[in-house]
This record gives sequence, C-alpha cells and structure tokens, in this order.
Amino acid sequence: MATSCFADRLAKHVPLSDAEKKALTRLEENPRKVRRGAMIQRVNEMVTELFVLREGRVMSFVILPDGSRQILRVYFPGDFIGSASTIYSRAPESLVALSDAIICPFDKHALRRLLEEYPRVAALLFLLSNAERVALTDRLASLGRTSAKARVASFLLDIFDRLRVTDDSITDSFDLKLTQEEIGDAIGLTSVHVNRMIRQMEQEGLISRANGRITLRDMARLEEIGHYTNRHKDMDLDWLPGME
Amino acid sequence: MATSCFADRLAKHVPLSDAEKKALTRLEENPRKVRRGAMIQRVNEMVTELFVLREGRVMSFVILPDGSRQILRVYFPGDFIGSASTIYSRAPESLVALSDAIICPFDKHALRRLLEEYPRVAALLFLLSNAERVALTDRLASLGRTSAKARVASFLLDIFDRLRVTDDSITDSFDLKLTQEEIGDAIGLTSVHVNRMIRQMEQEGLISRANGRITLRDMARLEEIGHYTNRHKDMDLDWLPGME
DNA sequence: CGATTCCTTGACAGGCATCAAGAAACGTGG
DNA sequence: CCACGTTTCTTGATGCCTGTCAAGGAATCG
Repeated sequence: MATSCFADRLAKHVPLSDAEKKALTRLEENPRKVRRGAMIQRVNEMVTELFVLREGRVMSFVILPDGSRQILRVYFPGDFIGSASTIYSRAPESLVALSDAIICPFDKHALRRLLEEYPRVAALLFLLSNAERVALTDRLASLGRTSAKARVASFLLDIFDRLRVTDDSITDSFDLKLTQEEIGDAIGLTSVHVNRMIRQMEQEGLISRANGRITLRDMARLEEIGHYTNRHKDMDLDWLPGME
Repeated sequence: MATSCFADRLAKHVPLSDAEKKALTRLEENPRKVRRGAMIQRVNEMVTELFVLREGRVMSFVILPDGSRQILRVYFPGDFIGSASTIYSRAPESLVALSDAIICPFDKHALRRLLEEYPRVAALLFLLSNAERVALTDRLASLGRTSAKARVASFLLDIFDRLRVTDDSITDSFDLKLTQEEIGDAIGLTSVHVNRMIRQMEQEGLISRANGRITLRDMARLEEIGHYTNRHKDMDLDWLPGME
C-alpha cells in the first residue's frame, strides 16, 4: 500500500492499522507545489483548510503593528500544519514557504470525518499536539529567561534533532536554510546580534559553517549553553488505545 | 445530573450528551485539596496522572540551571492540567498551587478509555489543546518582540479575559493573586521592572490597584499597548462531529 | 553580470537587569 | 488581637546586554 508522508510519521510513534494509514493518506490527495516565499495562509483570513507538509519547509509567524515579526514555528516534511485554525474561524498566524515546498491542503471536514471514524488517530493527534505544546514552552523559557547565545544554541539543537527524526543520515551537520534574520525572528533577537553570537560560537569551536551548512562540533557544550533538552527520546505512547 | 467543573467548561463550547458529561464527571471522582505553595508535580518525575483543576489556581513552570524560573501557564478552575505529560513519561514541567486549590487527579488510562469511548470528546480535547497552543504562541510573540510595558499589559488582559470565561460577574476588575515576581517570571522580566511598569501604568490611568485587586481603566489603550487580541471571541467549533 | 539579498563589523544608545535598602503588607503563634 | 518574622512592594543608582544605525563585502539569483 502506498502510504503518505504523514502516516509514516505517525507510524513512527505507534503502529497503525492499514485502514488508519489509508485514511491518513486520503488527507494528502491534493498535493500542491508552492514556491519559496509564497504565502500559504494570511493572518486573519477565513480558514477552512489545514495542511500536511510533504516536502520543503514552511514557517508560521505573526507580524506586530510596529512591523517586527515573530516566527512561531518552523515546519518540516511530515508535519501537520495549521492546527491553530482548527478552533478559530480566522487564521491566528500566517504561513509562508521557506523553500520550494509541497503542501497537501485538506478541509476541516475531512479532519472531522477522520476524528469521527478513527478515534485512535484522534487520540494520537491530541498527543502530538501536546508534544508541540512542550516544544513551544521550551522556546518560551528560552526567550523569557536565557541569553542570546543560549537561545541560538538551543535553537540550532532543536532544528537538528527535529531533522534527525525523519532523516537518519544526519550525524552532526545539517542545512539550516534560514537567514540570520529568520533565526532572530524565531528566538527574539535582531539579525545583527544573531550574527555576533554565531560568529562567537564558531570562534569557540562550538559550531562551524560551510556554504549554508551548519556542523555541530561540541554538542555537549551546546546543550549546556542552551539549557537544551532533547524531548524526542522520552516519548511514551504505549498507554494509547490498542490496535484492533 | 451532577456535572463536573470540566464537563461544564467543555459544554460551553459544544453541547455534550449526558453520557459524555457523565464520563467527564468520572475524571473528577477523586478531588484532592492542596495548600498554597504545594508542589503537585515535580519536573522529571515519572508521571501517570493528569489533573482537572476544580478550585483555586495552579501554575506550571520550569527552573533553569541558573535558578531562574519561567512560568509557562497559569491555570484556572475547569482547566485541564498536565496534558504535556500525556506524551512524556517524565514531567517536562513542575506544577505548584498558587492558592489553596482542589485538583482532581486521574490516571492516563482513564483518559485512554475516555478517548476510546467518546471520540467526540477526544476531538474536543484536541481542539482545546490547539487553543492553548495559540495562547502560547501569543505569549511567545509577546516575549520575543514586545517591550516590558506591552508584556505586562497583554498579560493582564489575558488573565482578565480567561477569568471572564467562567465568571460573568467580572466587568473591569479582578484579583490577580500573583506576586510581581510571579508576573515577571511569566513574561520574562524581573520583579523590579514589573513594579516599575505597573506603577507607570497606574500613573497613566491605565489601571488602578486596591488591596491586590486590579482594575482595568482603559481597556482599549491597554490592548493597543500590549498588541493584545482576545482569542475567545472567535472560536468556531461548529464543524465538530455532531451529537447523536 | 548586474541587482538584490544576505552577511559582517563598528560605534553608539537604551531598556532592562542587578544590587541594595527601606517601607508596607501579610501570616502566624502566643 | 497584638507582636514579630517573613514576604512583597517600592525606589534609586549603576551597568551590561542587546538593539539601532550605518556601510562595505560576499553570496545568490535571474
């Protein structure tokens, strides 16, 4: 059976039945290519669609009245995007493609049917949205209580570990594919200061860079500096409803 | 039928069947009193329990290695607490009672049965956890991109609007029941600077205070200063699975 | 290969933290 | 119900971390 990106991702956490996989695959029936920089969803627009990201990278963000931007989340292939708009009729955040990407839009009502017919999938979605919640609180603590250097360190580690979930070939380096301005907008700094911190970490041998690729040279110290915890190691979904 | 605090809360969003209400009520079968300051859950502890808060106030937080604290969320009666630990075996955050409180602990497995038997409730929980997600991203933008004064303003408005969801008698004033240090720990400031901002807002006639009670005197300007959006107005759960 | 975006670096400024200390409010036990 | 210890609030002085402004260089894109 051809399974979807999203089904594969969920199946990494708990075994899924064929029927469940098939239902998840149906969410991805309408893939759509979008170009780097394309606006997928605009804040305050009426929304009836959600997305699964199949390829590329997408970010969610808000723009404040003074023009500054806060990036809320960076999404990778297999991620479920737009859950925020399940509960609001108007989008609370904008979505833009960070690279050329393939997104699979589906209607709220398709999600409704899925939740209705596959309670186990509903439970799983609930749990994964709680995992994302924890990711957000981690960054909240980072912004609220740590230095610029710590924020950069934990941000790099976070992206690194998230990429590694779906790509086993990654060992110590990865393509960040974010400008320093975007990094700053994600962790509450200016691009200028992000640059200073990255440069400093490079000089100290914590990381190195080569044409857009970041290599983590001293992960232990990076984790210490960033007060970073890898949350992916400690997941426990065994108590979920069993497969029939 | 005696309904629970939690069922009442959920029923504000969508009508619930009697069976659903009864199932939710069962989650609150074991109320437990806790004193102000009591630790309900310690970070990194093994967790198998979740909670419904019936009375009083509770906060979740983390302590960083340098001793600083980030308050992640303040909870009010009817809130579902500890969803973070649905997916992790060890608690990612600590829980402490901010006032004398009544909490209703229940086991992960009780939640499992609920999700299994009442898919509509599962869907509802999923949606509400997405609403909390949005609340967190709002605060993320606040910490990342706004001034101290803006953070205080939006924090006060947020607490105010959340209290009003369950208490219709509130018009323009409320008991904050948080020290200035706690406010600071929630919005990434020191207690000293929180004090300066509150004092300034008081002088400007934006708020006033009397024995622990805050009165919002100019809500329009507060919303403008804090770049605040009331999210409670725009909820739309009509597309949820229908009641049988 | 020209134009635009992105990176890099320096000088300077400002917002918020830190430290400190007294006043006020609160809680608790006698 | 008062007295006393503790917590919380308040205010000032000082300093640092990060922002702002600016400008040249590098890289990327069409």
